[in-house]
Amino acid sequence: MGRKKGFYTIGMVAEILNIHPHTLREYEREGLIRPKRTAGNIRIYTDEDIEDIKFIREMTQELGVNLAGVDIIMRMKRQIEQLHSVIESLESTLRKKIEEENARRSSLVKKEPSHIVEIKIERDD
DNA sequence: GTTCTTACA
DNA sequence: TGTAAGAA
Repeated sequence: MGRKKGFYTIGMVAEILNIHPHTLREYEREGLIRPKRTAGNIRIYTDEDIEDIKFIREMTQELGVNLAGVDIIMRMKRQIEQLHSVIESLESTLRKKIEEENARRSSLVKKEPSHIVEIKIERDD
């Protein structure tokens, strides 16, 4: 089997995590993981996939969550990560805007106060 | 020999 | 989840 670093067949993953290949296929069937496939339709798992599988095991074994629940939790987890990056983006742009505004204000030239004067207008009607 | 799909306890 | 059959 042509082995490369960071990529594993279902048998390798099963041995590493001490679980049955069938269980891994079941996780995929439930939509929790999406391992790549070779041209020969063989599943290829990445380190990221393995981390996800570890998370799935924690949720199911230690917390008693079923696969459907884990699916929802993982979706939420990823969504939170997305929102977090959006917040960071907004924070940086806002910070930049504030700095720009402060720079603009401090560069303004101070001006003498103007006076209000009374004027008379003559009209011939 | 390994993996895939499907099926069943 | 574990096991197994049959095909690839």
